[in-house]
Amino acid sequence: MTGLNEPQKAAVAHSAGPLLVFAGAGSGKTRVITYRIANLIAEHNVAPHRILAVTFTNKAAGEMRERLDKLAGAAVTRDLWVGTFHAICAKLLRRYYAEVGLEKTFVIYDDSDQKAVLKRVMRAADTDERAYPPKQVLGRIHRQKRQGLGPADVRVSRSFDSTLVVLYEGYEKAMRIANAVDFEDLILLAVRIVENKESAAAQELKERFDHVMVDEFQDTNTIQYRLVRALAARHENLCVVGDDDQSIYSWRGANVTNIRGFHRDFPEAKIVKLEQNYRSTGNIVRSALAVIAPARDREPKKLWTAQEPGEPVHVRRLSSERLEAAEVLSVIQRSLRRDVPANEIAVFYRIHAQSRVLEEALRSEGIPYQIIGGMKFFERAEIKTALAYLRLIDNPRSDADLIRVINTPTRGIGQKTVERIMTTASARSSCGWDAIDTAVSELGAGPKKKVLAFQGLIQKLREVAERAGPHELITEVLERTGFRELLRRDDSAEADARLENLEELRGSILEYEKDTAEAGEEPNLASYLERVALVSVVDTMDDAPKVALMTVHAAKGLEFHTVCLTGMEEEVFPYRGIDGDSPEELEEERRLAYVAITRARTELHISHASTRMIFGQTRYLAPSRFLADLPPDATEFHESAYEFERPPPNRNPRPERSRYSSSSRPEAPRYEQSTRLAWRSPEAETAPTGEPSLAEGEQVVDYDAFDDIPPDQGVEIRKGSKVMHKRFGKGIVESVENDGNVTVVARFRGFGTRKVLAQYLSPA
DNA sequence: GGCAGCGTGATTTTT
DNA sequence: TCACGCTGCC
Repeated sequence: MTGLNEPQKAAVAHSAGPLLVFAGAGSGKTRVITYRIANLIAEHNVAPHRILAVTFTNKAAGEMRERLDKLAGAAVTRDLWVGTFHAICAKLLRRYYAEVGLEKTFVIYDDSDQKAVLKRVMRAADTDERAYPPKQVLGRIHRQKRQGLGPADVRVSRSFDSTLVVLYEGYEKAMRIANAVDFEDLILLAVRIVENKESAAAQELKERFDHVMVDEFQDTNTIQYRLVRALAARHENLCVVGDDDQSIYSWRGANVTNIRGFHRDFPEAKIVKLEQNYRSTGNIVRSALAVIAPARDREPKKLWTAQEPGEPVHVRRLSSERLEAAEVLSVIQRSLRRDVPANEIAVFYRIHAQSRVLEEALRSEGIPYQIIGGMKFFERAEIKTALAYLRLIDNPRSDADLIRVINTPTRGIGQKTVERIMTTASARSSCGWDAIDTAVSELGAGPKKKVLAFQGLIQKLREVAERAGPHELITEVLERTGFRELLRRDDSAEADARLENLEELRGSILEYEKDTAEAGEEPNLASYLERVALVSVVDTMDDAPKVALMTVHAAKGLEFHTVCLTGMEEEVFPYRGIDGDSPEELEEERRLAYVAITRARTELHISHASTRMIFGQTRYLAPSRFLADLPPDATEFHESAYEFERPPPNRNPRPERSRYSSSSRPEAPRYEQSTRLAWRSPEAETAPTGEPSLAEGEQVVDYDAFDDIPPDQGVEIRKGSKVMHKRFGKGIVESVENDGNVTVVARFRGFGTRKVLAQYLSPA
């Protein structure tokens, strides 16, 4: 236990009874967990296969296993149960499927599959999709599941009316017929098994684990917590690790009270707080603290660091998102010049839509990068189709897959025919596949022949699957179905890309086979499909020297030498949805900002653009309220891109930085301050617009790609500015006010003088 | 039955 | 801005 601080030691040494570890950002959490597991095995003779460790992503699971391999040896750690909630539950269900009415070959449906299922149910029930948008319906159903409520347990309320109950029932029925589960089912069904008092399986499961550990505990939801408690009930050796300040998934059901109220459920629990940050410089830690400090209801913690203050946190204001991208580019180039490896540099944004400009900027300079998340590989149409064949082969009951492939590539089986099959199926409460023989008798000779040919094709492929491994199977599938041929004949660039993607899919299968071989397991189709279904965004991140672009959510648990945090504007971060945001949501945005800041080890560059193109419209955006919370003496504010290129690095702080700080009226709402400060920028009116002065040897960023937008022009709103309003059209600003929100009085032709919110204006 | 074009609509964060 | 769905046409 050398090299651990006192609280870390305490957490590692604790070997019996409940334990709650509050692990501040960068406080060596993973280290503590791995040491603790190693310690249990080595010092307390706990058998590895009796330890369950739940992580947040597969990547985290893999890293934990790797570290443990080094600590205790692969032979020892091989039997450990390490994985995400979903992966662990899937594993349990592959074993106890019969307990909950599944077949062993059940498939996991992703969002689009689920939506397809629900839409069919809705159409059958004649439900108006406008009154009940499928996406929302699905969301509500999931919420019920996360509370552990099946269709029969739901209490009808305003947010869940009787129509929804009917749809929930139909959805569940369809999923079971298809022998399919959704993500929530994985957890819910596992809970059902463990909580079933009569079943032998439950007894077995409760006995199974001597120790249960949960990482990122602040992001567990109600049903996950229930599962963990049930699994740990017998031995009560439950160790949960997390940080309520980093709870950023409440929108998908995460319940912070799990961690904040842990002590109520386990009064005898030992509580350890890890508060020393080993990751970041002093300035970064102080900035993070300053941003999280105003949060309500947080468990008191004092994150500190022994490290030097380091470079100040840079905050830059740019006039547009394109200039922001150019700025990010120059920061990255500077870091690269200083030999920071590209994979130690990350660019964060609040929403994926922001990635595009950044990506273009990086590409224009040939900087290697990878985007984490966004449109995922496995969601591409050709990949989904190929996988659908595999899934149908493995699980013929999977209706969503049957419908997807029955006429892809086109084999003359039209919608009418498919409908016929599916109505026959639902009349008999069976799946489409089983209904084919009956349905076919009602079809004309032509369609009948085609459907039977398809049936024969799948049967043949099923025979292949029985004797061949997954990679052979995919080759056969692509050939025999004519899918590859279809793409080959099409000589468009698109088709080429699709063929390449299919090759990549084959590559992923080969990789899977290699992995299983290394783990000493048999590769099989079902486990490959499961793995594909449960990959998380960060799992796809590769270690190559590439700059990483990702959302802040995806960044949780990661760290980088240099971090560029972009889009720090009101509306964007904190993100404002359609119906404004509740205080709770705002709190979560604050925690999200805290997560973002604490990812940086050495350099943190925050930027905000005063205009940004959002959904095809250029809008004025005020700086994020979170910027006003940054400690003035740990941060350095830059007005424009050119400033940054000006040496020396440690010149005196510029006086105008106080514009951002909340010094004048501490009791005033921060939002008001930060917006007012930004919008009444005195410099803006007097700012020199000439060429920036450069010191010798200083490189100017290449703005070629951006030269249609001159820097620092047409950005400020002030008297005389020409603006555009969606309804009123062109107008001239008469005055700008700030009473919480920035409002503008402007004269519009045909509408006269109107007072409007600045956020609804764009430059004209 | 299939395709192309158009218009519409909406547009976080993800296992 | 873009993705999707619908409609109308071949």
